[in-house]
Formats: sequence, structure tokens, C-alpha cells
Amino acid sequence: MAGSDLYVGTLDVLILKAVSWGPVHGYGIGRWIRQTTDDVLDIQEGALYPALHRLQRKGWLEEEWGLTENGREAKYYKLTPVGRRRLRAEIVRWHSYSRAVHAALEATPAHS
Amino acid sequence: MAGSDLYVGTLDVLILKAVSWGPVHGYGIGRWIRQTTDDVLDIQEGALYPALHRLQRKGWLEEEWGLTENGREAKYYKLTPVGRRRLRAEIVRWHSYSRAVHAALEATPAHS
DNA sequence: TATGATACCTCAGTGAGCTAGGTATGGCAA
DNA sequence: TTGCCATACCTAGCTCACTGAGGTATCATA
Repeated sequence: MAGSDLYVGTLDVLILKAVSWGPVHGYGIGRWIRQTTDDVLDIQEGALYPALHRLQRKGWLEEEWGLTENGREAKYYKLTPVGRRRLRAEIVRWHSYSRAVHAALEATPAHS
Repeated sequence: MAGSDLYVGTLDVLILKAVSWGPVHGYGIGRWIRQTTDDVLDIQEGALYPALHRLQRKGWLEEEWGLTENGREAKYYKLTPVGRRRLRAEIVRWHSYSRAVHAALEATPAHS
């Protein structure tokens, strides 16, 4: 798997968004991110699973074992209420940040 | 100074952009980033100066001592040709990445 | 039968950024 | 003249997210 070369810190909001419509298992979260970003972001499993545990430890995700469509055991994650608030905050943060970077990258010659 | 809570990896492109019109000293680079982003990004000096040394070590920046408008000694940084190519690549990377994240954050319920 | 996809995991190492210090100069206000 | 803020540079220790590389196990399919 090719590395996705993440900007460190952006993975959390992607994971939280991935589970915002209901429980999804880890492997499915990785697939969802890859698919909705047209293969631009391909999260390494060595980044994904520790991140899930981290978000769970912080109280933003809850786990629950279940069965996939094809009858496999899988650990489903869902948002806690705190996690949902966090998702909203992280989306705001991302938008503010990306607007700021865009402004810098599209700036014309310095005025000082 | 309030931390800007950078997405790790985004500082390089900001620095390269800051010096893309001519030599700027470190302190001025920090100020430029803060100003062009309306105070959204406020780079810590403990992040800025090591980053400048790193980019110089990689051959993307060159240093040169000079005098500021107010007669102070300051270390001016300017882009090398390699640094300019790198700037273009990093801008492409940022746009691709931010488009991908936007796509994910604005996605509607999963289709699987 | 073996290969790839699914589904999970850990661990060592890297390295960027944060926190918190430090030096020195110049200008300005109390 | 004293003290403080802005300018201008720096380092060191720490944290911790991610990379890269490994591992287990099941199931479908070629």
C-alpha cells in the first residue's frame, strides 16, 4: 500500500466523519476514506488502528463487536455524544486552517 | 504567544511561499504567515527556526546576513532553484490533499 | 492450493512541532 | 533611568502521530 503521506493531525477528523452516520468497522473506515477521496488518502493500518484506540480512549468513539455483510467478525466503532461535538469542532478547525493556508499560498508579493 | 496548533507538515510550504518573492529573514517569515492568515496561524519560534535550518540543510533555502529596514542584523533566507521546484510540488500536494479532505468532510451518507 | 481481500493487531523508529528556556539590541514610556 | 515591549536570533527536552514492517486468522476465488 502506498503511503498517504498524511498531514499529521488530519486523521482524527476523517475517522470521526467516517462514523458519523452509524457504526463502521476499522477496515471499512479505511476503505471509506480511500474511496471518498479518490485514492488520494490511503491510510496505513499502522496509523488507522492506533488512531481508533486513541479516539476511543479519549471518549469520542465506542466499540462494539458485530458481523459484516459477508459474515465476518468485526469491531464496529460509533460516535459518542462527546465525539460528535468533537467532530463539529474539528471540522471548524479544518476549514479555518485550510482557508488560512489557501490565503497564504495565493497571496501576492509581500506588502512590507 | 498562542499556539497555532499546526497540522504537522504544512509549515514547510508556508515558509517556502513566504520567501518566494525574495529574501526574508526568519522573524519576518513568521510575521508574514501570521499577517496573511489573519492571525489564524501563529508559528512558534521553536518551530520556525529549526524548520528554517532543516529547509536549508535540504538545499531548499540559502541564508545570507543583511540589515533590516530598522538597521538590525538579520539572517535572510532565499529560495534555491531546487527550493522553488519544491515549493511548486508542495503547493500541488496541499491542493490535492485539501480537496480530498473537503470531499470527505462534505460527503453524504456512505453508499455501502 | 495458493493468492488476494477482508479484518484485526503491535512495535521500533523517526521527526516535527510544543514548551520553555536563553542572548542581545533598540525604542519608548513611566 | 528604569523597565518593558518588539525585534531578531537560538537550543534542548519532550511528546506523540505517523511510517514501515512485521504478525494472526478467515474466506472466496482462480
